[in-house]
Amino acid sequence: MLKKERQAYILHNINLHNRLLVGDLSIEIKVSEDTIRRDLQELSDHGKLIKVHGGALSKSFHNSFNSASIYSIESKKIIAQKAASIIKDGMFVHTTGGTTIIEMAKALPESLHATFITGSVPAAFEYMLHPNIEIILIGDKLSKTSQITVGGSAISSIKDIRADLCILGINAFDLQHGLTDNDWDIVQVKKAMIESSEKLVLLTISEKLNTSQRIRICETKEVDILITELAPTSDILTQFIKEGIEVL
Amino acid sequence: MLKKERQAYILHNINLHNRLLVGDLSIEIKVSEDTIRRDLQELSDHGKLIKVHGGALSKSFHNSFNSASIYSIESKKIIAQKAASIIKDGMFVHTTGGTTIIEMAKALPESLHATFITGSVPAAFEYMLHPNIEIILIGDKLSKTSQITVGGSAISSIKDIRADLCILGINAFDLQHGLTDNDWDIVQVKKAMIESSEKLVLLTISEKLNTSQRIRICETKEVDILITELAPTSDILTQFIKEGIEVL
DNA sequence: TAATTAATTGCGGTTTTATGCAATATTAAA
DNA sequence: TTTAATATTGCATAAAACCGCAATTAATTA
Repeated sequence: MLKKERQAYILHNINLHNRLLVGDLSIEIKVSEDTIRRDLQELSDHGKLIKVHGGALSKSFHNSFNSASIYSIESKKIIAQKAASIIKDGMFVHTTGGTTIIEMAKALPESLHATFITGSVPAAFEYMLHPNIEIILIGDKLSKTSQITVGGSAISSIKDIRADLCILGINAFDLQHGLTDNDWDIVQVKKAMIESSEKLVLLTISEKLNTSQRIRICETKEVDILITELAPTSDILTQFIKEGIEVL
Repeated sequence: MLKKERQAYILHNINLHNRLLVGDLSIEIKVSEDTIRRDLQELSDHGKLIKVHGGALSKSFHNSFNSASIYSIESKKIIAQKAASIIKDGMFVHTTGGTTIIEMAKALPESLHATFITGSVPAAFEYMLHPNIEIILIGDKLSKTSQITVGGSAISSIKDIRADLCILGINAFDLQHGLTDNDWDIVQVKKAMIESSEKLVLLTISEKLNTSQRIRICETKEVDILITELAPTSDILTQFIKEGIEVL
């Protein structure tokens, strides 16, 4: 049994029974207790479970100290944290499915009661792990490159749902060209999402700012909030603030 | 064996068994372990699999331990193989998203060109890993317990698509009560899938045969093909053959 | 086609990782 | 407090991964 498999088995087990004993597990999968302990240590370091004397406990029991924010050095995690903070109970939120959005989904607090609308399979997967989030899946033909549904049916479904926020992980944004992308189908979907939402929120790492691509999604003035890994006081961001965009 | 062939072989293998060991594979296809490692590195770089110490794991690995207990997983793989064999190029196939279906998705040959229609997030995930499969995702409210979309909109979308096969992973089936289940929403979805397909195929481990639950999905005579882990000559299956069901 | 270039592969030596064992320290329960 | 169970630590060993190199093979170009 490979180490990763063993750890997956441990996680599965602990999510099922909420607790486990080192001794039991050692016999069950025929490795020394030391190895189990080391696995538990590692999983605990990654915040997947709580290690205690004699075994481990599921995180869902003791989730008071959610380690998510402690370790978030990485840009996307910073963005995710900021984005998660603007979503309030009861909101309806349109989202796409880029890596930044996935990070955001992971960063959502367990207490949040909200409804997410998405055509992205990996995003739906993340949302499903949260206890209090309702998910509306947008159906249509699934684009394999982007792992999101695209097409007329998807667009009309999106337009049926009036949301509070539209949170987009983006590819390119500058003042002159506005929000742009390079995939026609995705652009159509994003346009529909923007249309049927009150506020438009962009998530992006700063290096995508001041770049542009071929197809326009919307103009600069339609953007309400811009979230990057940088502090709002950062030089690159002042131009956007001048245009009336709220920068977090 | 050429590099491309070898890598294709590796991918096929890993999608089938979820895991592989460098040593095993080295012996199996008679190249050095270094070569295997380099292949795995490359495939890992392209996101086709997850490389770990000692071997590699399938990308869909995190689902593999989730609900299937180890003992029935072998049965499900046998079922998956048989099911995969009845799907031909060009077919449209309605599927649900149980563990058996997931196994089937993993067992589909890379060469298969077909279109799968599903409201299941994990199933969609699996289908996405295959190069030649088109996916139509059924949208609606996502049920967290079953990880599948349910509701009126899902049902009407399903009815819009006339398929060749409807492949259901099932909960209970006996001659007297027919096909039954215990979740109202899921039953409605399955009914719609059956209605809009030419043939109805059931996948199940044999222990679910001759059991029944509260809500009827369809009658015995509507079932075309039954697939279990047992040989078609097995005693338990003769009763179904007598009813005119094709048993694989 | 021949010659050159690039890619692929296997091998030896080195480094890293995984794991078990034993000695010691810590914890928790009687 | 005493005692039995559990953790920690350092160490040994085997397996696996990595690195550079040379031999081979495939692809490109003259």
